[in-house]
This record gives sequence, C-alpha cells and structure tokens, in this order.
Amino acid sequence: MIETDQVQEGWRERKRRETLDRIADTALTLFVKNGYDATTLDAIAEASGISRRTFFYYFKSKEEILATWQRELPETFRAAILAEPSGQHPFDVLQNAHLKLIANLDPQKSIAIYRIIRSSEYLLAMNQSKYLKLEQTAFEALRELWPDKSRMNAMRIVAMVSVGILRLSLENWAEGQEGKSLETYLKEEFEEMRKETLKL
Amino acid sequence: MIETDQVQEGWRERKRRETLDRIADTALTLFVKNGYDATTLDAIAEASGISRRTFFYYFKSKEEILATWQRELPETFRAAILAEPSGQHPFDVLQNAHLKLIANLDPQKSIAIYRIIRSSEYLLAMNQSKYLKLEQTAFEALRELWPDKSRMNAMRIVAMVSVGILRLSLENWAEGQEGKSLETYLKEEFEEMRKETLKL
DNA sequence: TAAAATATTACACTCAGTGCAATATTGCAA
DNA sequence: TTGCAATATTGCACTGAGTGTAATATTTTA
Repeated sequence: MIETDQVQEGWRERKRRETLDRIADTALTLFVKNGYDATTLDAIAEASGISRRTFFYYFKSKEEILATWQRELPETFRAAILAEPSGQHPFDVLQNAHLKLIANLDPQKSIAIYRIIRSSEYLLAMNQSKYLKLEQTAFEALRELWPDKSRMNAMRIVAMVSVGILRLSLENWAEGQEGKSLETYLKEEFEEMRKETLKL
Repeated sequence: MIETDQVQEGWRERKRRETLDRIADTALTLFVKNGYDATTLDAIAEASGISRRTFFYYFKSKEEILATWQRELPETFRAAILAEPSGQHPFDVLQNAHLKLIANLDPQKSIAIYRIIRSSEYLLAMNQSKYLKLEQTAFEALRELWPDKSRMNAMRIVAMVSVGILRLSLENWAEGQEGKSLETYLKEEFEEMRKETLKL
C-alpha cells in the first residue's frame, strides 16, 4: 500500500497547491483590474470560490499573496551561489547566481506584480525588506565559500553591492519602456559597477 | 501687532508640537511596557488625554508614531553631506555626515525604539525601507558634489556601502552588550570597510 | 466501514483607519 | 469687546483585515 499512500498524499498536496495557486492568480487579476487596496478579501474569496475564512487557511495575510512567487527565492539564491564553480571572483559568483534567479521569472507576471507593489507604500516596504534578506543570504553563502575571516568585510561589500545592482536592474527593467531584457540590464549594471570597485 | 501675530502663531504651533510629542512619548512608554501590538490606539489616546479620533489628527497611522523621531532624517542627512568641506574622499563625506546624524540621537530612546521595531515584522520592514531612502538621499547629494557623469556608478556604490555600514553599526550597537558608543561602532566599521574597497 | 486527520465554513469578535458632521476653542479684524 | 473665520476636538457609524472557536464536511487510513 506504500504506492497508494504516496499517490494519495501527493494528491492532497497537489490539491492544496492548486487551490493556493488559484487564489493567488485570482487575486492578482483583481489587483491588476481594481488596484490592491480596492480589492477586498471578500472579493478575492468569492472570485476564488472559497469562503473568507478559508482564505486565511491558505494565506496568513493579504500581503502574503504577492509573496507566493517569492517564497523560495532566498533558498534558491543560496543554492545557486553554492553551486557556482570555484575559482571565480565573488562578484562573478553573485552575478551568475542572480542570472539563474531571474531566468525563472515570468516577465508579464513580474511586471504586473511590480506595478502593484509600487502602488502601495506598505507593499513597497515589505518588498524592499526582501532585498535585505537576499543580501544576508548572499553574505552567508559567500562566507561559506570564503570562510577566511580576513575576507569577511569584503564579502559584506560584495553582497551589498550585488544585491543593490539586482534591485536597480529590476527597477529599471520594470520601469523602462525599452525592450531590453532583464538579463541585459543586470549584465550591463554589473559591468559598469565592476569598473568602479577597483578605483574608489 | 506684528509681534503679537508672531507670538500667537508660534504659540499655536508650539501647542501642536507639544501635543504631538506628548502622544508620541506616551505611546512609546506603553509600547515598552506592553508591546507594540498589545497597545491599542484607544489606550494611547486615553493615556494621552485625547480622543481616539483626535489621535488621527496628529498621526496618520499607529506606525507613524515611531517615525516621529526620524521624520527629518533625510533632509538633515542631505544637508550634512552638502555641508562637508570639499576635497574629501566621498566615503569620508558620508562617514562624517553619518557621525553628525547619530550625534543627535538619544541613546536610551533609540534603543527602546529599536527593540520595539525588532518586535514586529511590519515595523522592521518599514524601518528597513528608510535605509533605502537614506541611500537614495546620499546618492543624490553625492551627485551634486561630484556631478561628473563618469563618477555616477562610483557614487552609487559609496552610497550603498556607507548606508549599509550605518545600518550594521546601528544594529550591532543596539544589540550589543558592550559599552561601546555608536560613534565607535560606526568608525570601526568604516575603517574595516575602507581597507577592503581597494583590493576587491 | 469506523475513526482519525485534514479542510471548509459560519459567527462573533478586536482593532486600525476613514468620512462626516457637530461642537468647541482660538485668532483676528472691526 | 464682539463677531467671524480658522483651527482643534470629538462622537458616531462605517469598512476592511485579521483572529478564536467550534461546528461540519471531506478525505485518509487502519
């Protein structure tokens, strides 16, 4: 019965994931159409075919809906950093890890989410704090790769600047009219910045 | 009657400022005693001798109470940067501006506020977004001092790293058991970081 | 097929925040 | 001084997010 066990366990989890995704997608559509604040949880629940109370069984807050697509980012980021071949400059390690991260983004959806986040001071603040979390993740992962204590502050700076570049690239990309890809933005910014760090 | 005018105008403003400060101080005391979430606006209003509705005449949200002490930070910061004597390295400009900023802090109150902020994910996020605002302020002010376009990215990096140092210093200071002053933390961190930026 | 685990819901509640309109207080001009 | 205008304070009723609880439905497993 082990097989049946696994199938049924998996089915339940699949069901849950499906409901979760359905709520999130429904909510995103409503946010785009009517704005974040103007979209009540009642509206989201109704459009998702669940009760208001059940919403809170899936998400602990309204804001968390938007976090759905970012939940695994720190762990993915960490893994990407540690998976980089050794012998590279730490800046290159982070640049490559960033490229892996953003390769998985759905451009349409990302930009829609970005616009919603920009519309609310609260969402913006919550989002910005996620960059600091990424910076911390980057720093810790770099320290595993370069455990030498004398390099600690260098790794701090690399983490700060790299995640800063990621933030700027995402902003410029989501804001920009030009058809440039996010990858292009990121690579250009990194190249520009790399010119600087030696001559400060 | 010009004199009387000014006196009475000033008196009204003084009254307003006093009430505002009284509410903020009362609230801070309650936050420290009972925690941020457990302190309702009703409790704050009552302890401040005003009605709940009047509270919103002075503050637009509960969170804004804590922002009272940081409201003028960006403008003060900007002024401090622009007031620095020329001929210095941009890192020194920002370090000195930071020192001016933190010189005005009341240690007791600052640490109390820091503890409250740490206790709430929401407050933490709002606070972290203020560092990004400071970074933006620093960047813009540095660009006024070094308008040369070829230095733009260098200024970005200086702003990122310096404000990052400020953040780390404040965290270490507020968290630390040792009696070291905030100034000491900041100077030490800057010195450490300055060693790095040339040899990345 | 029964009981254990998980999912869904209703209901009633707290609290932050807003709109509105009434009242009180103060400032200023005649 | 008195009356008018601006500002300050309040009450009331409302919306919307989020929680506690307990009941009911559904699914899993033994």
